[in-house]
Amino acid sequence: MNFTEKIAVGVKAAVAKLYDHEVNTENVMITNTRKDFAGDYTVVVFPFSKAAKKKPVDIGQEIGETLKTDLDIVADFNVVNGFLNLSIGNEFWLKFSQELFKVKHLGQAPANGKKVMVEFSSPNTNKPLHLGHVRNILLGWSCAQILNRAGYKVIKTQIVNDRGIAICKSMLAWQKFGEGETPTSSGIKGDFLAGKYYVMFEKKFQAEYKIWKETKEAKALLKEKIKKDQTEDAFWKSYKNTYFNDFSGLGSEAKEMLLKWEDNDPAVRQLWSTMNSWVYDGFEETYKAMGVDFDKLYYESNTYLEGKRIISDGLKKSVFYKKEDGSVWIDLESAKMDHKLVLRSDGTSVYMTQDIGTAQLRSEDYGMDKMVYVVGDEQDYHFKVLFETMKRLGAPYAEGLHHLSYGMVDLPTGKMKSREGTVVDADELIKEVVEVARKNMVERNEVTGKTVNDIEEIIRRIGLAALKFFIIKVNPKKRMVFNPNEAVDIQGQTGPYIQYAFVRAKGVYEKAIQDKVNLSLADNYSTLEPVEKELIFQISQYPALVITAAESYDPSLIANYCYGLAKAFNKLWHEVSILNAEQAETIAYRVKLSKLISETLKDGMKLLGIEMPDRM
RNA sequence: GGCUUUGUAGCUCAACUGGAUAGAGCACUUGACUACGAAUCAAGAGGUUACAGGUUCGACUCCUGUCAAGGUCACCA
Repeated sequence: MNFTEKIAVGVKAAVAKLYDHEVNTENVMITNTRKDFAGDYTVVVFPFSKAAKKKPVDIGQEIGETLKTDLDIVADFNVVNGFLNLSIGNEFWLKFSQELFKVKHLGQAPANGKKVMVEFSSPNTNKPLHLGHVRNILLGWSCAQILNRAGYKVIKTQIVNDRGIAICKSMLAWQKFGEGETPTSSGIKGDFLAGKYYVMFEKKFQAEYKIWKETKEAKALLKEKIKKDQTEDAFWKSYKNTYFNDFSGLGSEAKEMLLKWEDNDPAVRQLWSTMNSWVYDGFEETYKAMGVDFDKLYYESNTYLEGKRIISDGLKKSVFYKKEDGSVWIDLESAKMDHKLVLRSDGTSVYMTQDIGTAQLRSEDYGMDKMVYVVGDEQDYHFKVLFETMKRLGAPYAEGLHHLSYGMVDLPTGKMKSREGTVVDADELIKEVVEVARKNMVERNEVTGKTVNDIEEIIRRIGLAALKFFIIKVNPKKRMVFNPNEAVDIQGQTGPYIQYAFVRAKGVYEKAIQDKVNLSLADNYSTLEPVEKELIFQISQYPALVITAAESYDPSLIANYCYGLAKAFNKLWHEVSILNAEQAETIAYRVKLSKLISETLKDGMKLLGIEMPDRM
């Protein structure tokens, strides 16, 4: 039982004894005492004033006195307004810390026997990964690690959007204008090569559109269809899709290709698998650079038909209904949503159909209890509908479905727009942060006695830590501004700051081992400085924090925690001497404390997908 | 327009889910290294928590309204 629990029980007993009033221990409000007041924990006594019929100050005084005599851990107390500040005796902090030193893997919850699947990244195969994917990937990866630490068995997955009209566009452009270019022949990374032809299609299409706009046919159409208050430009913009479908030569070629693909045309399928394999090689490189991997991939091309079976089952059970034109819908008005199409009138599947099918497939493969989708907040409604639909279909895991929704990443100049070329590409970004880390390392020129390979790895870890921490520290649901200059900062609230604290803490421990410090003397330590107590306190919070982060699917909690812990350790470093302390038991105690801190920092950062360097 | 998310220091973010005088970092000013590594620490300045009401012992947090920014309302994904 930890201190807060003991206090809660004590307060419950005190209130019963003093005021003959029952309170639930969960309702006893206990917070950490603010720095400006004396004490460790604070009990808020306002809620008892009704039952006690006394002033909060008096209640605090009475409960405080009772706790001081009845609870051994309470050494002292003071009352400010309705706040009862309790001080825990040093001997209990010391005893508590000795227990912490013995814990094998602090923060690792015992296995709970449950499986959770985490879907993240899920790119389209027609362009490279960009900054938006980076946030997605970091969130997904981190969430997977945190759930694992919280006791779940985790399966990391993605749904690869490898089919559809967009992919056909890049295929068509390559076929028409590519002249056989390959990643090998051009030296262009596969995903960028596919992206190049996707962009090329768009350009050629726009050129074609522009010429067409000057035809008589188009001008007549404009006259007929343009709305009042609409500029010509706005009209043509809104008309683009119709043009693509009804008039465009390139458009009909692309659509024809899609039909052939669905018909399993060998030539088209061949081209498709070739170009996709280029893209996968490119993605793999990016994932590797980011330090992430997946346990299982699902491809849309394999799952897009799967949903149909479930739809027809659902039709029989009247979960869905059919309109006269043959299209299938679900009525979600009773859940305060709309009617939603789940199957087109021509019998082909839509996005929703696929997601229903994929969920089912995954359940058959893994029988997961929970499923987390890491997808941007523009799809909030889609997932609301999907989850409600799965519930009505009676999926056993329906209650465990969760959409980890996150806000878009903006640049200081505004939104990222692929058409305006303001997209920050993932590979380039990673390269850039590593370069900044290298520049800093060179300036300092401090790592010695290491091979070039070691130094390269250290630089890589520092650069990535800066980037990853900058993104992951922000609460997922908030839109965030990504300023490239700040992302590579290595001072203050940053990844490298935490790495630095880690290197210090670990370094001290290693030196102590080298110097053959007798660590068992730590048991005799009895003074305990405030900074030390603060550290013990913070470390003790870690396991509960991991659970909270898992329950709320929020890695930013871990990030902010790690920063706080690193900060507290840096403070200790400056305030007291560790290896040069006067008493042998003080040295031993602080070395043990440093070791625990380094382990906790390393573990916390690992949950964020950030690796620690040995030296910096 | 309906629904929905966000709005906190000049900038980037916190605030233990309703608790004390709203905290950090960056930038700015000042101080601390022939070192258990200064990628650090200490101090200063910086706020009507978008605005207006309400709920109560107590509101950045909950409710109502207004304003601003984003998202979404496709037989697109």
